[in-house]
Amino acid sequence: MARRPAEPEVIWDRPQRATRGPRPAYTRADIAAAAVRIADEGGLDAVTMRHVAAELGCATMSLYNYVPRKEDLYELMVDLVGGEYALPDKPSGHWRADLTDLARQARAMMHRHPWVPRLMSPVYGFSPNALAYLEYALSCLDGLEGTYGAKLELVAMVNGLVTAYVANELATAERDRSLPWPPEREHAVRSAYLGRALASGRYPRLAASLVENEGPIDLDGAFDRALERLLNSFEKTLGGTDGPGGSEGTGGSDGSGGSGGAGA
Amino acid sequence: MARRPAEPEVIWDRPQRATRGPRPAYTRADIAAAAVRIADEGGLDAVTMRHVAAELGCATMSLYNYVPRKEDLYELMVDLVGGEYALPDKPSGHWRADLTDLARQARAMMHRHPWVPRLMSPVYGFSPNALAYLEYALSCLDGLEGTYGAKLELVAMVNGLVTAYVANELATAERDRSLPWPPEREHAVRSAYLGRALASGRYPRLAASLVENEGPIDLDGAFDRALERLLNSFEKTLGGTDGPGGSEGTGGSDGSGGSGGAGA
DNA sequence: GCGCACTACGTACGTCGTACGTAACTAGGA
DNA sequence: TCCTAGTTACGTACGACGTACGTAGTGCGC
Repeated sequence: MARRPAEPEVIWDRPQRATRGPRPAYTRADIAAAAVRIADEGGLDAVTMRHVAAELGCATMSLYNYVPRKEDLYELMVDLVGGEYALPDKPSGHWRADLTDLARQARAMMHRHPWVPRLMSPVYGFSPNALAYLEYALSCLDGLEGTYGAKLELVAMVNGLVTAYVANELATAERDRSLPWPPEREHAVRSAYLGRALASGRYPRLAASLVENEGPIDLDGAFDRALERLLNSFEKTLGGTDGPGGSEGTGGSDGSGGSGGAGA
Repeated sequence: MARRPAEPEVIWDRPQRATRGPRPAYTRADIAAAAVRIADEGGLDAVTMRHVAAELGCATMSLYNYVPRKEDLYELMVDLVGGEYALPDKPSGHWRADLTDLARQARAMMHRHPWVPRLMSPVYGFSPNALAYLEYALSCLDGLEGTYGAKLELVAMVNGLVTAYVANELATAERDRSLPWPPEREHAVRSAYLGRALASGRYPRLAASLVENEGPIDLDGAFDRALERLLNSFEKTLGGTDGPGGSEGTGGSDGSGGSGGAGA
């Protein structure tokens, strides 16, 4: 396509291949994959136009033939990992199990791609793979009462829960990779500060709760508990009993980030 | 303090005033306030060392006498708005009402300072004002059964809910401020794309739920519903009946971002 | 087979965070 | 009392960043 003027454009509306001119050297998927590789390896801040171009083996400015702005590159990345979900052809009929599986897939995907929570937002929530994800999630609730709006609200809440939890789980690890000194030094300094603050006696309850959590925190357990509680809270509103099983999910295999949330 | 070597340091451990040398021209609060003003006005990306310095009326590099790294400036900002919470001396004794009020304050604060969700993370979760917030939130649950760990889990979940919801509420508005073209153009293009995608018939349920939500979405209502559901889901686990009132909160006045989450 | 739309790439500009050198200032120890 | 060491203030400079723009080469549609 010609030189981009200052015109808004949705990346998904651009044709992948123009009718005229030389054969493009890369596909959109190539570029997204390169960016994802870089982000996985070096964090989101390592995703620069120059780096991605180098990873692909082309000149920096050539990227702008495929991606008008860096924002669009982010959009490609989110959509690409959104394709990692293993969406069954049909829901199992047990909505709790299906949503639990989706949530665990999403969490696993974000652990594989720790930069995803930073990009998650309704802004990127309608990419092709995100649309497929949302439609499937809604289809899991097909037998239930309630409006589609209410169902979408549930899906949005599950997505929000996943994003919030994983963002918390990853926060310090993600910070560590951009420190000018070794992470252990940072941890030592910060926990020394926290220890001194708690020792002041002004925060007895907080001190108690942190001492209780001594030892490795059971992040998986906390996540599953939170998710189960959330689904419980919808059980009455939406009616339906999910068939036999209660709250057991199918175990997270692979997945990626649809964002959800009503954006109209 | 002397030229900073590559040494980790928690900003809260630095003395505000050195024992020797000229009287500093600004306080840490001055600087944080200037940065917050800029972020409120022009978005988080407008917070650059040069801008903040200009706002204060000093040279760029002078800021580094107060703030060793830009990250620390962010930490100051989060703590400052964290001081906007109106924390009563004592909880009312109705934990649901108290937590509802806290959540609404947090939401209101984030709407006043739309950049806060982007900075929210356990990394900044132990600034002085965040500690006070967490301790107060835990004290609201004093009468209830359950370990402090479980209570902290509730507080973390409420914070996560607030952050996730407000981030969604603000996402498109925050994106709009950094577009190279008018937001209306962007909206037009994106909703044209979405309309075409939905008209394809491949996403019937999603299409139905978005049509249902035609007209102005009741964000306040959705938030309150989600919050109420979340608190409901803890009612059995933690026992206790909250006294007379059910789920009515006190209305949000002012508040700021403690982050919560166990970080030991 | 000619022309035009497209790809490719280098150069260049304005921005960012911040390392570093230098000058002015102030409190503690002599 | 004065000296000096530690601190504040500020300018310059460097290597990143996103990306506007010019130019050269390529291959489809007429």
